[in-house]
Amino acid sequence: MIIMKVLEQFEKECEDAVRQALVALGAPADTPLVKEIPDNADLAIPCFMLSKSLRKPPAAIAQEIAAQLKVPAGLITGVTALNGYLNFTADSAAIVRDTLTEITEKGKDFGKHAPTGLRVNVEHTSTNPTGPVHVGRARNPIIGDTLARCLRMCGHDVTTEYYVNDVGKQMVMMAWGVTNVTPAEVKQEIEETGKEDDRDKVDHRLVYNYRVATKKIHDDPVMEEQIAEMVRKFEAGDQATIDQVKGITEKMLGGIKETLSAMNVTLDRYTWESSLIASGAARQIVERLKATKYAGQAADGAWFLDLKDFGIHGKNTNFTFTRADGTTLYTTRDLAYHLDKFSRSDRVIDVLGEDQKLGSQQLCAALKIMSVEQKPEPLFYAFVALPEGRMSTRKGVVVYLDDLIDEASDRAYEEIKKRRNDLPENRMRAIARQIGVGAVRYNIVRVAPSKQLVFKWEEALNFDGNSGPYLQYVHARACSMLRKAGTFERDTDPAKLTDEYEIRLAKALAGFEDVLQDAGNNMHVHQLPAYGHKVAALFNQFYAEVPVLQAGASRNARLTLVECTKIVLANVLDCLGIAAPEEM
RNA sequence: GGGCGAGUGGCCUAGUUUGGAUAGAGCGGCGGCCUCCUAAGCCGCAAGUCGGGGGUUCGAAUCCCCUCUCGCCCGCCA
Repeated sequence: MIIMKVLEQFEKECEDAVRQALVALGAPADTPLVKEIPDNADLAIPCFMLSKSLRKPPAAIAQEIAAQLKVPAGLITGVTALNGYLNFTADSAAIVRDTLTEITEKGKDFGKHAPTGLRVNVEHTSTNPTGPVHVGRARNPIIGDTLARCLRMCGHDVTTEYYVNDVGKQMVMMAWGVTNVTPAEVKQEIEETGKEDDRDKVDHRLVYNYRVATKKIHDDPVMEEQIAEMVRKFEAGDQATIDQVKGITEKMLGGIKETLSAMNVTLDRYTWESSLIASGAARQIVERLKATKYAGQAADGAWFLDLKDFGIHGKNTNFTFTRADGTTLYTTRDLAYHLDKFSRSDRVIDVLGEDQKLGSQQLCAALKIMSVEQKPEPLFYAFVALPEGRMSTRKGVVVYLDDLIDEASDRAYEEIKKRRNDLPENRMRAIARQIGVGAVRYNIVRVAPSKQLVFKWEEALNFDGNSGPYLQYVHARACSMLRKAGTFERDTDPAKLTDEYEIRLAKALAGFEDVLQDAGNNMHVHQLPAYGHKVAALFNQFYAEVPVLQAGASRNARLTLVECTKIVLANVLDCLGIAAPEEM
């Protein structure tokens, strides 16, 4: 059953009707028509742009077209002319019936598109494993994971992956710090910063070693030489050094994975940067680039690409792809990585911090130079800053995601305790966790990625209004009603759902698939929480105004509407990576 | 110096791609609503020169030009 088409069909009927009338009035049949969905009608068509060709005021045109139309016809139940607009009303009974029928038939597959066969790759998170994930970069896994979930609902074959940076001075320093920094130095670092992080988690413990190492290197020539030596060995393929770095990277990554998992984020695949060196893939990129006419070599031997013809602006349009000693650079290896992703994907999306804009542009230019047809689609997000400024792992100016999750869960626990005395302790804890994570994820994904955000505890821990817990609450409410109702016979008879609250709610439910397409295919992830909030708010209004369990003849129909709302909200929450608790 | 992004009530945000009716929400504030299905809720009130200035248009938050503020970037770092 293809029900969602009711709205589409209605639109088409309106358009056809207006076109016919226009021809009768002497306008060309291909006149472009603007369609809107306002509050006071189901579809509106403004007539202002017709005024030129018909040489009449818009209001008169609207009047004349309205007079020409034969209504009701099909799904159109009414048309009025107002202020130069044609306002159409749809057969709400058909919409209500078809929407509820489809939702009850499809259940959790409601809104899901048929398989498209399109292979979509979403790279996200990919944070350097030098410390715990902090809130400044937390947008990445949350946006990336939400996007991947939406794309799956759009019917695509989605692979998510994390590009693990285990190459370079930064990670060498990390490894050096773990083996050489003493407990006394760690203690001193804690005293100096005045902040102790006593969480027993590998990434939280080892980040002190990294911080001490980055501080020491400035005034310790011996250490500086040791690091340089390790980097040289690493670049030369010394297995012991490579394994040492890789071992530490794995440990840190383990901690990061734990955090992600707590946020309901899991990735399908991890690609290690060092593997692109080992496989020779990075080397091949170098050879391919060298052979192009844009390649050049500096006096000391470093190779670069001149990108001035590719929209790269600034002081220096050269993009260096090998060091003087011939070793590869980050972006060179990233090129190899992208070629690998292209070989197994039809669409490649990179969720990146806004500091990667130039790098991404250079990468695309280099791909073009190599005559690679495919291009990654970057999705940039601005960093979340603290009121006192940008977050920094090295400086210790951070709020860790683990701490945010814990704080949110603790607050949620207090809220539950206030209103429920019937639940066992472990149940309250479990629900609190779901609500805490829901609040955090929702709060971050609700804002368009390009907006710069300042992190504030009171906003991140918001459980009211436009928040994750608000949606969860409505879901729990609906579940509670259904529990109390017991078994009932589904009823999609629109004659029993004529209240304005019921019709508005049903129409909102019908819009889920469109929102999913926009959130997924157009990467407008932040539309999803907005939609969820709208549905939840409409449900709460319905709930406040319309009795359900005591509804007499309409009881089953209203329960069906409650069940459908529950299904849609559960689907929305699932796409947001937020649990849908049955009670709270 | 240059490139890219952001600027919408006290705070935060949607809408900008594809120009249309009185610019939607939320938080905070003020005032109502639990003898009824979860009050993490509902209803109402106050609060907006859509950063500023030009322009295009019947019509601009939306398009064009100029300008101001903030963020990010302009390593042979990753």
